[in-house]
Amino acid sequence: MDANLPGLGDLEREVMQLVWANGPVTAEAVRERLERRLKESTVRTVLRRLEDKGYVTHTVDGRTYVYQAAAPRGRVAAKAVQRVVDWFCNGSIEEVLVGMVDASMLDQRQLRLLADKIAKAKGGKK
Amino acid sequence: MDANLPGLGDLEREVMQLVWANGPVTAEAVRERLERRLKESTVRTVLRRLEDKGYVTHTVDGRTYVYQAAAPRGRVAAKAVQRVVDWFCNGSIEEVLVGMVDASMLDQRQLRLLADKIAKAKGGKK
DNA sequence: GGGGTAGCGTTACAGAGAGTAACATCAACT
DNA sequence: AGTTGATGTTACTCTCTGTAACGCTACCCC
Repeated sequence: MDANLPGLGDLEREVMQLVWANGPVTAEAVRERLERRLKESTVRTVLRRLEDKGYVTHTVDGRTYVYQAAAPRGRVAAKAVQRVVDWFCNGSIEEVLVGMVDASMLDQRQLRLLADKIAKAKGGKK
Repeated sequence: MDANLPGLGDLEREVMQLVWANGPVTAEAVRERLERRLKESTVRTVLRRLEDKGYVTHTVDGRTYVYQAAAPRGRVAAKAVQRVVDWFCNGSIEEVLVGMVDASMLDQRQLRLLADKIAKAKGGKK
């Protein structure tokens, strides 16, 4: 677990990054952008597994599968964080946030700015 | 300073919860508190593996091992979050926090309160 | 002081998940 | 019809995790 989130391995994560970074992609496109040189079937297997896990969806273009993320990156990350929170702190997000501040991962200025930004976005949108 | 801690399995997490919840504990104590009835050797194996992973440390009392958490829960959770952030968002904590707000995991009121609390704690302390 | 007892160390084994890929297929273009 | 590009199927290997049996040793009790 921790290592890994909702069950994503290293390669799977790398692929997800590519999918998020480069809109809809084909297996071949992903393969080309990966540092490690893998066989195409390998990449396809990974994409299929990612689809099974609900991280991506595919549409068919001609006879080519085009994959795209099922959810935006931030959302997935948030979900992963939720998992962490549940695992470790019985759902107390505050405890985690405090831990983050404690570990200098973020400071109160950042929090406040964020709160403002969010408040503004919400107000402006609705 | 604990670096990158490996992930934890379900049982391992349960055990960690017990360690965090009940100060220093022996394998036997952990065993008793676990819902699933396990053999003592099983519990000891898990504790040993947790120690290998850096989550707990042990001291010897007579010939009994007494385990205790190597780091507080919030800290470990924060670290796990850091991992998530690195994995998914190239270290952009804000993106994750936005995702959390987006997913209704927390709202701007909570953030603001937290920021205040932290500011206060810091101001009062130093 | 010999045997039960409580702890620990060692070793094992099965099942799941993840990385990696070959091989079989099938539709289409030339 | 053959070649080509894509997909589906199947598989093998490693590592991690849950779960535990054994075996060894220090002690306490009779």
